[in-house]
Amino acid sequence: MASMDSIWTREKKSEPAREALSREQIVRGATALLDSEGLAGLSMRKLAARLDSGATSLYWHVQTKDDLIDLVIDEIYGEIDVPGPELAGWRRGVTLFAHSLRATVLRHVWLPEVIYSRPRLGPNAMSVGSRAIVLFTAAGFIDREVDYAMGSVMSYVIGSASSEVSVRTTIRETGKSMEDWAREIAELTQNSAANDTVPEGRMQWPSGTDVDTMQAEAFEFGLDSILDGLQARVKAADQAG
Amino acid sequence: MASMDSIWTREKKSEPAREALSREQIVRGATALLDSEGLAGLSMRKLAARLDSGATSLYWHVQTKDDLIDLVIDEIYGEIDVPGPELAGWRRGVTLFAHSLRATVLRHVWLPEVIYSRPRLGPNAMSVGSRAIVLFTAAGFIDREVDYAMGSVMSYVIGSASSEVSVRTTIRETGKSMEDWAREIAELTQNSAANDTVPEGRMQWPSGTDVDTMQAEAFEFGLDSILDGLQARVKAADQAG
DNA sequence: TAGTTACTCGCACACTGTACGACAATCTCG
DNA sequence: CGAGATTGTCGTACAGTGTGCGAGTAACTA
Repeated sequence: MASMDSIWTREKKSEPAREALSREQIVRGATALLDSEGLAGLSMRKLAARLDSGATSLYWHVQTKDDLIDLVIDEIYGEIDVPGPELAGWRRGVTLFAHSLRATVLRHVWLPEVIYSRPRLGPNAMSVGSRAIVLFTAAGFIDREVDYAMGSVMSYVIGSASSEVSVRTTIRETGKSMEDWAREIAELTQNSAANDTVPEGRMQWPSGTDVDTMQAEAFEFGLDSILDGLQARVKAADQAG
Repeated sequence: MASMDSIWTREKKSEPAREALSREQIVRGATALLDSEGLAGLSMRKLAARLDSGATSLYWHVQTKDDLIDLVIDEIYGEIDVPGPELAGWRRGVTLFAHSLRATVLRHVWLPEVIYSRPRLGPNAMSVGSRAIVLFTAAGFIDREVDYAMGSVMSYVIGSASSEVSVRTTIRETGKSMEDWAREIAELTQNSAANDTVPEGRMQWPSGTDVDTMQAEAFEFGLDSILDGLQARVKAADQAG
Protein backbone atom coordinates (compact mmCIF):
# COMPACT_ATOMS: atom_id res chain seq x y z
CA MET A 1 0.00 0.00 0.00
CA ALA A 2 2.61 2.44 1.07
CA SER A 3 4.81 1.23 -1.69
CA MET A 4 2.23 2.37 -4.18
CA ASP A 5 2.69 5.91 -3.04
CA SER A 6 5.27 7.42 -5.31
CA ILE A 7 5.44 10.45 -7.48
CA TRP A 8 4.30 8.34 -10.37
CA THR A 9 1.15 7.09 -8.83
CA ARG A 10 0.42 10.46 -7.42
CA GLU A 11 0.99 12.18 -10.70
CA LYS A 12 -1.88 10.40 -12.31
CA LYS A 13 -4.38 11.80 -9.91
CA SER A 14 -5.79 15.24 -10.32
CA GLU A 15 -2.77 16.46 -8.45
CA PRO A 16 -2.49 20.12 -9.24
CA ALA A 17 -4.94 22.48 -7.74
CA ARG A 18 -5.88 23.79 -11.15
CA GLU A 19 -7.14 26.97 -9.69
CA ALA A 20 -5.27 30.12 -9.06
CA LEU A 21 -5.77 32.48 -11.94
CA SER A 22 -8.66 34.83 -11.64
CA ARG A 23 -9.24 38.36 -12.68
CA GLU A 24 -9.20 39.60 -9.12
CA GLN A 25 -5.96 37.87 -8.41
CA ILE A 26 -4.37 39.36 -11.49
CA VAL A 27 -5.52 42.82 -10.53
CA ARG A 28 -4.19 42.35 -7.02
CA GLY A 29 -0.86 41.14 -8.30
CA ALA A 30 -0.60 44.00 -10.75
CA THR A 31 -1.31 46.50 -7.99
CA ALA A 32 1.44 45.03 -5.85
CA LEU A 33 3.87 45.08 -8.73
CA LEU A 34 3.03 48.66 -9.58
CA ASP A 35 3.38 49.80 -6.01
CA SER A 36 6.76 48.17 -5.60
CA GLU A 37 8.31 48.69 -9.01
CA GLY A 38 6.47 51.57 -10.58
CA LEU A 39 4.70 51.78 -13.91
CA ALA A 40 7.75 50.82 -15.93
CA GLY A 41 8.22 47.79 -13.69
CA LEU A 42 4.94 46.22 -14.69
CA SER A 43 5.18 43.75 -17.51
CA MET A 44 2.87 40.90 -18.34
CA ARG A 45 5.69 38.39 -18.06
CA LYS A 46 6.79 39.58 -14.66
CA LEU A 47 3.24 39.61 -13.45
CA ALA A 48 2.69 36.10 -14.76
CA ALA A 49 5.85 34.90 -13.03
CA ARG A 50 4.63 36.33 -9.77
CA LEU A 51 1.39 34.44 -10.21
CA ASP A 52 3.12 31.21 -11.30
CA SER A 53 1.45 31.15 -14.66
CA GLY A 54 2.31 31.57 -18.29
CA ALA A 55 2.46 35.08 -19.58
CA THR A 56 -0.22 34.67 -22.18
CA SER A 57 -2.60 33.01 -19.77
CA LEU A 58 -3.35 36.42 -18.38
CA TYR A 59 -4.95 37.37 -21.65
CA TRP A 60 -7.83 35.06 -21.03
CA HIS A 61 -8.95 37.13 -18.07
CA VAL A 62 -7.91 40.52 -19.30
CA GLN A 63 -8.12 41.84 -22.82
CA THR A 64 -5.07 44.01 -22.82
CA LYS A 65 -2.43 45.49 -20.57
CA ASP A 66 -4.14 48.86 -20.71
CA ASP A 67 -7.39 47.27 -19.67
CA LEU A 68 -5.62 45.70 -16.75
CA ILE A 69 -4.33 49.08 -15.68
CA ASP A 70 -7.84 50.45 -15.94
CA LEU A 71 -9.01 47.71 -13.63
CA VAL A 72 -6.27 48.46 -11.15
CA ILE A 73 -7.14 52.14 -11.22
CA ASP A 74 -10.75 51.46 -10.49
CA GLU A 75 -9.76 49.14 -7.70
CA ILE A 76 -7.82 51.99 -6.20
CA TYR A 77 -10.75 54.34 -6.49
CA GLY A 78 -12.29 52.01 -3.98
CA GLU A 79 -9.75 53.11 -1.39
CA ILE A 80 -10.99 56.67 -1.43
CA ASP A 81 -13.64 57.52 1.07
CA VAL A 82 -16.20 60.20 0.66
CA PRO A 83 -18.15 61.02 3.79
CA GLY A 84 -21.79 61.95 3.54
CA PRO A 85 -22.69 65.57 4.25
CA GLU A 86 -24.86 64.64 7.19
CA LEU A 87 -21.85 63.49 9.14
CA ALA A 88 -19.77 66.60 9.28
CA GLY A 89 -21.21 69.25 7.02
CA TRP A 90 -20.16 69.73 3.44
CA ARG A 91 -16.93 71.58 4.05
CA ARG A 92 -15.54 69.16 6.55
CA GLY A 93 -16.74 66.36 4.29
CA VAL A 94 -14.96 67.75 1.28
CA THR A 95 -11.84 68.26 3.33
CA LEU A 96 -11.83 64.66 4.44
CA PHE A 97 -12.47 63.54 0.89
CA ALA A 98 -9.59 65.64 -0.35
CA HIS A 99 -7.22 64.23 2.22
CA SER A 100 -8.28 60.71 1.42
CA LEU A 101 -7.72 61.30 -2.28
CA ARG A 102 -4.32 62.82 -1.64
CA ALA A 103 -3.28 59.94 0.60
CA THR A 104 -4.34 57.47 -2.06
CA VAL A 105 -2.15 59.11 -4.67
CA LEU A 106 0.78 59.24 -2.26
CA ARG A 107 0.29 55.56 -1.58
CA HIS A 108 0.33 54.62 -5.27
CA VAL A 109 3.00 56.84 -6.69
CA TRP A 110 2.67 55.55 -10.24
CA LEU A 111 -0.89 56.87 -10.42
CA PRO A 112 -0.09 60.35 -11.73
CA GLU A 113 1.49 58.82 -14.82
CA VAL A 114 -1.70 57.12 -15.88
CA ILE A 115 -4.64 58.72 -14.15
CA TYR A 116 -5.28 61.19 -16.93
CA SER A 117 -4.62 58.88 -19.81
CA ARG A 118 -8.35 58.57 -20.29
CA PRO A 119 -11.53 59.25 -18.30
CA ARG A 120 -12.11 56.24 -16.14
CA LEU A 121 -15.65 55.23 -15.65
CA GLY A 122 -15.28 52.11 -13.62
CA PRO A 123 -17.86 51.42 -10.92
CA ASN A 124 -15.69 52.59 -8.05
CA ALA A 125 -14.74 55.79 -9.83
CA MET A 126 -18.40 56.47 -10.51
CA SER A 127 -19.31 55.75 -6.96
CA VAL A 128 -16.74 58.23 -5.73
CA GLY A 129 -18.05 60.75 -8.22
CA SER A 130 -21.63 60.26 -7.14
CA ARG A 131 -20.88 60.67 -3.50
CA ALA A 132 -18.74 63.73 -4.13
CA ILE A 133 -21.62 65.22 -6.05
CA VAL A 134 -23.89 64.71 -3.09
CA LEU A 135 -21.39 66.58 -0.99
CA PHE A 136 -21.20 69.56 -3.30
CA THR A 137 -24.92 69.62 -3.77
CA ALA A 138 -25.29 69.84 -0.02
CA ALA A 139 -22.95 72.82 -0.13
CA GLY A 140 -25.60 74.70 -2.05
CA PHE A 141 -24.24 74.64 -5.56
CA ILE A 142 -26.74 74.28 -8.33
CA ASP A 143 -26.78 72.93 -11.85
CA ARG A 144 -23.46 72.72 -13.55
CA GLU A 145 -21.73 74.55 -10.75
CA VAL A 146 -21.89 71.32 -8.80
CA ASP A 147 -19.65 69.75 -11.40
CA TYR A 148 -17.44 72.78 -11.67
CA ALA A 149 -16.82 72.94 -7.95
CA MET A 150 -16.19 69.22 -7.67
CA GLY A 151 -13.90 69.22 -10.68
CA SER A 152 -11.94 72.15 -9.33
CA VAL A 153 -11.28 70.51 -6.00
CA MET A 154 -10.36 67.20 -7.56
CA SER A 155 -8.07 68.82 -10.11
CA TYR A 156 -6.29 70.68 -7.37
CA VAL A 157 -5.91 67.64 -5.15
CA ILE A 158 -4.65 65.33 -7.87
CA GLY A 159 -2.36 68.00 -9.26
CA SER A 160 -0.94 68.75 -5.84
CA ALA A 161 -0.46 65.16 -4.85
CA SER A 162 1.17 64.36 -8.17
CA SER A 163 3.65 67.14 -7.72
CA GLU A 164 4.37 66.00 -4.18
CA VAL A 165 5.04 62.51 -5.42
CA SER A 166 7.46 63.70 -8.05
CA VAL A 167 9.42 65.71 -5.50
CA ARG A 168 9.53 62.81 -3.09
CA THR A 169 10.70 60.22 -5.55
CA THR A 170 13.36 62.57 -6.84
CA ILE A 171 14.66 63.12 -3.35
CA ARG A 172 14.64 59.41 -2.72
CA GLU A 173 16.39 58.60 -5.99
CA THR A 174 19.11 61.17 -5.65
CA GLY A 175 19.54 60.66 -1.94
CA LYS A 176 20.05 64.33 -1.45
CA SER A 177 18.42 66.30 1.25
CA MET A 178 15.97 68.93 0.22
CA GLU A 179 18.39 71.64 1.31
CA ASP A 180 21.18 70.35 -0.91
CA TRP A 181 18.81 70.09 -3.73
CA ALA A 182 17.49 73.60 -3.32
CA ARG A 183 21.02 74.94 -3.10
CA GLU A 184 21.96 73.34 -6.39
CA ILE A 185 18.95 74.79 -8.05
CA ALA A 186 19.86 78.17 -6.66
CA GLU A 187 23.37 77.84 -8.06
CA LEU A 188 22.05 76.86 -11.43
CA THR A 189 19.70 79.78 -11.35
CA GLN A 190 22.62 82.04 -10.64
CA ASN A 191 23.97 81.40 -14.11
CA SER A 192 20.64 81.68 -15.73
CA ALA A 193 19.62 84.69 -17.74
CA ALA A 194 16.32 85.00 -15.98
CA ASN A 195 18.03 85.48 -12.67
CA ASP A 196 17.83 89.25 -12.58
CA THR A 197 14.10 89.20 -12.06
CA VAL A 198 14.23 86.91 -9.04
CA PRO A 199 13.79 88.71 -5.75
CA GLU A 200 16.83 88.72 -3.53
CA GLY A 201 17.09 86.15 -0.81
CA ARG A 202 14.48 83.90 -2.29
CA MET A 203 14.93 80.48 -3.76
CA GLN A 204 16.64 79.08 -0.73
CA TRP A 205 14.47 76.64 1.05
CA PRO A 206 13.32 77.38 4.54
CA SER A 207 15.35 75.00 6.64
CA GLY A 208 14.35 73.18 9.74
CA THR A 209 11.22 71.66 8.30
CA ASP A 210 11.13 68.23 6.76
CA VAL A 211 9.62 67.58 3.40
CA ASP A 212 6.54 65.71 4.54
CA THR A 213 5.23 68.31 6.92
CA MET A 214 6.01 71.12 4.53
CA GLN A 215 4.14 69.42 1.74
CA ALA A 216 1.22 68.79 4.04
CA GLU A 217 1.23 72.44 5.01
CA ALA A 218 1.30 73.52 1.38
CA PHE A 219 -1.50 71.15 0.50
CA GLU A 220 -3.73 72.44 3.25
CA PHE A 221 -2.99 76.02 2.38
CA GLY A 222 -4.20 75.53 -1.17
CA LEU A 223 -7.15 73.41 -0.21
CA ASP A 224 -8.38 75.94 2.33
CA SER A 225 -7.98 78.71 -0.20
CA ILE A 226 -10.11 76.93 -2.76
CA LEU A 227 -12.75 76.05 -0.24
CA ASP A 228 -12.84 79.64 1.00
CA GLY A 229 -13.37 80.79 -2.54
CA LEU A 230 -16.10 78.24 -3.16
CA GLN A 231 -17.83 78.99 0.11
CA ALA A 232 -17.93 82.68 -0.69
CA ARG A 233 -19.48 81.85 -4.04
CA VAL A 234 -22.25 79.84 -2.44
CA LYS A 235 -23.02 82.53 0.09
CA ALA A 236 -23.19 85.16 -2.61
CA ALA A 237 -25.64 83.03 -4.57
CA ASP A 238 -27.74 82.51 -1.45
CA GLN A 239 -27.95 86.22 -0.89
CA ALA A 240 -28.96 86.87 -4.46
CA GLY A 241 -31.56 84.10 -4.55
CA MET B 1 27.69 61.89 -10.31
CA ALA B 2 25.98 60.97 -8.07
CA SER B 3 23.03 62.28 -7.31
CA MET B 4 21.80 65.24 -9.04
CA ASP B 5 22.27 63.77 -12.45
CA SER B 6 20.05 65.29 -15.06
CA ILE B 7 20.79 66.98 -18.37
CA TRP B 8 20.76 70.34 -16.69
CA THR B 9 23.52 69.57 -14.28
CA ARG B 10 25.62 67.90 -16.89
CA GLU B 11 28.02 70.08 -18.78
CA LYS B 12 27.19 71.24 -22.21
CA LYS B 13 29.17 69.64 -24.94
CA SER B 14 31.57 71.81 -26.83
CA GLU B 15 30.55 73.34 -30.09
CA PRO B 16 29.55 70.80 -32.74
CA ALA B 17 31.15 71.01 -36.14
CA ARG B 18 28.01 72.05 -37.93
CA GLU B 19 26.41 68.94 -39.31
CA ALA B 20 22.93 67.92 -40.21
CA LEU B 21 22.09 66.52 -36.81
CA SER B 22 21.96 68.86 -33.88
CA ARG B 23 20.44 68.73 -30.45
CA GLU B 24 17.94 71.45 -31.28
CA GLN B 25 16.88 69.70 -34.41
CA ILE B 26 16.34 66.48 -32.51
CA VAL B 27 14.29 68.25 -29.89
CA ARG B 28 12.23 69.95 -32.54
CA GLY B 29 11.60 66.68 -34.32
CA ALA B 30 10.67 64.94 -31.10
CA THR B 31 8.21 67.68 -30.26
CA ALA B 32 6.54 67.35 -33.63
CA LEU B 33 6.36 63.59 -33.31
CA LEU B 34 4.90 63.81 -29.82
CA ASP B 35 2.32 66.35 -30.86
CA SER B 36 1.18 64.30 -33.80
CA GLU B 37 1.45 60.75 -32.48
CA GLY B 38 1.41 61.07 -28.73
CA LEU B 39 3.81 59.75 -26.15
CA ALA B 40 3.54 56.14 -27.28
CA GLY B 41 4.21 57.23 -30.84
CA LEU B 42 7.66 58.53 -30.06
CA SER B 43 10.44 56.06 -30.63
CA MET B 44 14.08 56.71 -31.29
CA ARG B 45 13.91 54.84 -34.56
CA LYS B 46 10.91 56.76 -35.84
CA LEU B 47 12.48 60.01 -34.80
CA ALA B 48 15.72 59.09 -36.55
CA ALA B 49 13.83 58.19 -39.70
CA ARG B 50 12.15 61.56 -39.66
CA LEU B 51 15.54 63.21 -39.42
CA ASP B 52 17.10 60.98 -42.07
CA SER B 53 19.66 59.55 -39.74
CA GLY B 54 20.54 56.31 -38.04
CA ALA B 55 18.72 55.56 -34.83
CA THR B 56 21.77 55.37 -32.66
CA SER B 57 23.21 58.58 -34.02
CA LEU B 58 20.79 60.41 -31.81
CA TYR B 59 22.59 59.08 -28.80
CA TRP B 60 25.58 61.21 -29.44
CA HIS B 61 23.54 64.36 -28.89
CA VAL B 62 21.24 63.04 -26.22
CA GLN B 63 22.12 60.65 -23.49
CA THR B 64 18.84 58.84 -23.21
CA LYS B 65 15.27 58.93 -24.40
CA ASP B 66 14.14 60.25 -21.04
CA ASP B 67 16.64 63.04 -21.25
CA LEU B 68 15.30 63.92 -24.66
CA ILE B 69 11.81 64.15 -23.24
CA ASP B 70 13.13 66.39 -20.50
CA LEU B 71 14.59 68.65 -23.14
CA VAL B 72 11.31 68.76 -25.01
CA ILE B 73 9.45 69.59 -21.85
CA ASP B 74 11.73 72.48 -21.06
CA GLU B 75 11.39 73.70 -24.60
CA ILE B 76 7.67 73.78 -24.06
CA TYR B 77 8.04 75.71 -20.83
CA GLY B 78 9.34 78.41 -23.09
CA GLU B 79 5.90 78.76 -24.65
CA ILE B 80 4.31 79.84 -21.40
CA ASP B 81 4.20 83.50 -20.76
CA VAL B 82 4.16 85.11 -17.37
CA PRO B 83 3.37 88.80 -17.37
CA GLY B 84 5.07 91.08 -14.88
CA PRO B 85 2.90 92.47 -12.09
CA GLU B 86 3.47 96.04 -13.22
CA LEU B 87 1.55 95.44 -16.38
CA ALA B 88 -1.80 94.45 -15.05
CA GLY B 89 -1.64 93.90 -11.32
CA TRP B 90 -0.96 90.54 -9.73
CA ARG B 91 -4.40 89.04 -10.12
CA ARG B 92 -4.77 89.81 -13.76
CA GLY B 93 -1.20 88.69 -14.24
CA VAL B 94 -1.81 85.36 -12.55
CA THR B 95 -4.96 84.89 -14.58
CA LEU B 96 -3.10 85.44 -17.82
CA PHE B 97 -0.34 83.10 -16.68
CA ALA B 98 -2.90 80.44 -15.81
CA HIS B 99 -4.58 80.71 -19.18
CA SER B 100 -1.27 80.52 -20.96
CA LEU B 101 -0.29 77.43 -18.99
CA ARG B 102 -3.63 75.79 -19.72
CA ALA B 103 -3.37 76.56 -23.42
CA THR B 104 0.09 75.06 -23.52
CA VAL B 105 -1.11 71.80 -22.03
CA LEU B 106 -4.06 71.70 -24.43
CA ARG B 107 -1.63 72.24 -27.28
CA HIS B 108 0.62 69.36 -26.25
CA VAL B 109 -1.78 66.71 -25.11
CA TRP B 110 0.88 64.15 -24.19
CA LEU B 111 2.23 66.47 -21.52
CA PRO B 112 0.06 65.24 -18.64
CA GLU B 113 1.52 61.76 -19.01
CA VAL B 114 5.05 62.93 -18.32
CA ILE B 115 4.96 66.31 -16.65
CA TYR B 116 5.03 64.87 -13.15
CA SER B 117 7.46 62.08 -13.77
CA ARG B 118 10.14 64.15 -12.05
CA PRO B 119 10.65 67.79 -11.11
CA ARG B 120 11.96 69.57 -14.14
CA LEU B 121 14.52 72.21 -13.52
CA GLY B 122 15.47 73.17 -17.02
CA PRO B 123 16.24 76.82 -17.66
CA ASN B 124 12.85 77.64 -19.14
CA ALA B 125 11.00 75.93 -16.32
CA MET B 126 13.04 77.87 -13.82
CA SER B 127 12.45 81.08 -15.65
CA VAL B 128 8.71 80.52 -15.55
CA GLY B 129 8.96 79.72 -11.86
CA SER B 130 10.96 82.84 -11.13
CA ARG B 131 8.58 85.10 -12.93
CA ALA B 132 5.59 83.47 -11.28
CA ILE B 133 7.21 84.04 -7.92
CA VAL B 134 7.56 87.71 -8.68
CA LEU B 135 3.88 87.79 -9.42
CA PHE B 136 2.85 86.17 -6.17
CA THR B 137 5.27 88.26 -4.19
CA ALA B 138 3.63 91.33 -5.64
CA ALA B 139 0.34 89.96 -4.43
CA GLY B 140 1.54 90.40 -0.88
CA PHE B 141 2.39 86.86 0.11
CA ILE B 142 5.40 86.41 2.31
CA ASP B 143 7.92 83.69 3.00
CA ARG B 144 6.82 80.22 2.14
CA GLU B 145 3.29 81.32 1.38
CA VAL B 146 4.61 82.64 -1.90
CA ASP B 147 5.50 79.10 -2.86
CA TYR B 148 2.31 77.69 -1.46
CA ALA B 149 0.12 80.07 -3.40
CA MET B 150 2.06 79.58 -6.61
CA GLY B 151 2.06 75.83 -6.22
CA SER B 152 -1.66 75.77 -5.57
CA VAL B 153 -2.50 77.71 -8.68
CA MET B 154 -0.17 75.66 -10.84
CA SER B 155 -1.45 72.38 -9.45
CA TYR B 156 -4.98 73.42 -10.18
CA VAL B 157 -4.22 74.60 -13.69
CA ILE B 158 -2.22 71.55 -14.67
CA GLY B 159 -4.71 69.21 -13.08
CA SER B 160 -7.63 70.91 -14.80
CA ALA B 161 -6.01 71.06 -18.18
CA SER B 162 -4.95 67.42 -17.92
CA SER B 163 -8.47 66.36 -17.18
CA GLU B 164 -9.77 68.44 -20.05
CA VAL B 165 -7.32 66.78 -22.38
CA SER B 166 -8.36 63.33 -21.34
CA VAL B 167 -12.01 64.10 -21.96
CA ARG B 168 -11.27 65.61 -25.33
CA THR B 169 -9.14 62.78 -26.60
CA THR B 170 -11.69 60.26 -25.45
CA ILE B 171 -14.41 62.06 -27.31
CA ARG B 172 -12.26 62.22 -30.40
CA GLU B 173 -11.28 58.56 -30.20
CA THR B 174 -14.75 57.21 -29.66
CA GLY B 175 -16.31 59.63 -32.09
CA LYS B 176 -19.24 59.99 -29.78
CA SER B 177 -20.76 63.30 -28.99
CA MET B 178 -20.60 64.47 -25.43
CA GLU B 179 -24.32 63.96 -25.05
CA ASP B 180 -24.16 60.33 -26.16
CA TRP B 181 -21.28 59.80 -23.87
CA ALA B 182 -22.99 61.33 -20.89
CA ARG B 183 -26.11 59.30 -21.56
CA GLU B 184 -24.15 56.09 -21.56
CA ILE B 185 -22.56 56.97 -18.26
CA ALA B 186 -25.98 57.72 -16.88
CA GLU B 187 -27.21 54.32 -18.02
CA LEU B 188 -24.26 52.61 -16.45
CA THR B 189 -24.82 54.51 -13.27
CA GLN B 190 -28.40 53.36 -13.30
CA ASN B 191 -27.31 49.80 -12.70
CA SER B 192 -24.73 50.75 -10.16
CA ALA B 193 -25.22 50.14 -6.50
CA ALA B 194 -24.27 53.66 -5.59
CA ASN B 195 -27.12 55.01 -7.63
CA ASP B 196 -29.53 55.48 -4.76
CA THR B 197 -27.48 58.30 -3.33
CA VAL B 198 -27.36 60.31 -6.52
CA PRO B 199 -29.79 63.19 -6.60
CA GLU B 200 -32.59 62.83 -9.07
CA GLY B 201 -32.27 64.47 -12.45
CA ARG B 202 -28.56 64.88 -12.20
CA MET B 203 -25.92 63.19 -14.27
CA GLN B 204 -27.40 64.24 -17.54
CA TRP B 205 -25.32 66.77 -19.29
CA PRO B 206 -26.70 70.20 -19.92
CA SER B 207 -27.27 70.19 -23.63
CA GLY B 208 -26.83 73.03 -26.05
CA THR B 209 -23.29 73.81 -25.01
CA ASP B 210 -20.27 72.42 -26.75
CA VAL B 211 -17.39 70.84 -24.92
CA ASP B 212 -14.83 73.55 -25.46
CA THR B 213 -16.85 76.40 -24.06
CA MET B 214 -18.09 74.33 -21.15
CA GLN B 215 -14.58 73.32 -20.23
CA ALA B 216 -13.46 76.90 -20.47
CA GLU B 217 -16.30 77.91 -18.20
CA ALA B 218 -15.40 75.23 -15.68
CA PHE B 219 -11.76 76.23 -15.77
CA GLU B 220 -12.52 79.84 -15.11
CA PHE B 221 -14.92 78.99 -12.33
CA GLY B 222 -12.26 77.09 -10.44
CA LEU B 223 -9.53 79.58 -11.15
CA ASP B 224 -11.61 82.49 -9.92
CA SER B 225 -12.51 80.55 -6.81
CA ILE B 226 -8.89 79.88 -5.94
CA LEU B 227 -7.88 83.44 -6.61
CA ASP B 228 -10.75 84.69 -4.47
CA GLY B 229 -9.56 82.50 -1.67
CA LEU B 230 -5.97 83.60 -2.04
CA GLN B 231 -6.90 87.24 -2.24
CA ALA B 232 -8.92 87.01 0.96
CA ARG B 233 -5.90 85.46 2.64
CA VAL B 234 -3.65 88.32 1.63
CA LYS B 235 -6.12 90.92 2.81
CA ALA B 236 -6.48 89.20 6.16
CA ALA B 237 -2.72 89.16 6.60
CA ASP B 238 -2.54 92.84 5.70
CA GLN B 239 -5.10 93.69 8.31
CA ALA B 240 -3.29 91.70 10.97
CA GLY B 241 0.14 93.11 10.09
C1' DT C 1 51.62 63.95 -42.77
C1' DA C 2 50.06 61.93 -38.54
C1' DG C 3 47.09 62.10 -34.92
C1' DT C 4 43.14 63.55 -32.48
C1' DT C 5 38.57 64.80 -32.10
C1' DA C 6 33.59 64.92 -33.55
C1' DC C 7 30.24 62.38 -35.27
C1' DT C 8 27.45 58.59 -37.80
C1' DC C 9 25.63 54.11 -37.82
C1' DG C 10 25.05 48.78 -38.25
C1' DC C 11 24.69 45.07 -35.34
C1' DA C 12 23.20 42.74 -31.35
C1' DC C 13 20.93 42.01 -26.85
C1' DA C 14 17.49 41.83 -23.71
C1' DC C 15 12.98 42.94 -23.26
C1' DT C 16 8.24 44.40 -24.47
C1' DG C 17 2.80 43.42 -25.73
C1' DT C 18 0.13 40.16 -27.69
C1' DA C 19 -1.90 36.97 -31.85
C1' DC C 20 -2.23 32.14 -32.72
C1' DG C 21 -3.07 27.58 -32.14
C1' DA C 22 -2.13 23.30 -29.87
C1' DC C 23 -3.32 21.29 -25.57
C1' DA C 24 -5.89 19.78 -21.31
C1' DA C 25 -9.49 19.76 -17.77
C1' DT C 26 -14.24 20.26 -16.74
C1' DC C 27 -19.10 20.54 -17.70
C1' DT C 28 -23.38 19.38 -20.55
C1' DC C 29 -26.34 16.56 -22.89
C1' DG C 30 -28.01 12.39 -25.10
C1' DC D 1 -21.73 5.91 -19.76
C1' DG D 2 -19.55 8.51 -23.69
C1' DA D 3 -19.03 12.45 -26.87
C1' DG D 4 -18.95 17.19 -27.74
C1' DA D 5 -18.65 21.86 -26.14
C1' DT D 6 -16.82 25.06 -23.02
C1' DT D 7 -13.26 27.05 -20.31
C1' DG D 8 -8.82 27.84 -19.44
C1' DT D 9 -3.43 27.35 -19.90
C1' DC D 10 0.65 28.13 -22.29
C1' DG D 11 4.78 27.64 -25.83
C1' DT D 12 6.06 29.79 -29.84
C1' DA D 13 6.57 33.63 -32.70
C1' DC D 14 6.52 38.39 -34.48
C1' DA D 15 7.18 43.04 -34.64
C1' DG D 16 8.66 46.45 -32.00
C1' DT D 17 11.39 48.86 -28.15
C1' DG D 18 15.84 51.41 -25.76
C1' DT D 19 20.48 51.39 -26.03
C1' DG D 20 25.76 49.45 -25.50
C1' DC D 21 29.56 48.51 -28.49
C1' DG D 22 32.76 49.14 -31.80
C1' DA D 23 33.92 50.00 -36.49
C1' DG D 24 33.95 53.61 -39.77
C1' DT D 25 34.53 58.49 -41.60
C1' DA D 26 35.38 63.25 -42.04
C1' DA D 27 37.41 67.38 -40.42
C1' DC D 28 40.53 70.02 -37.48
C1' DT D 29 45.10 70.46 -35.07
C1' DA D 30 50.25 69.93 -34.63
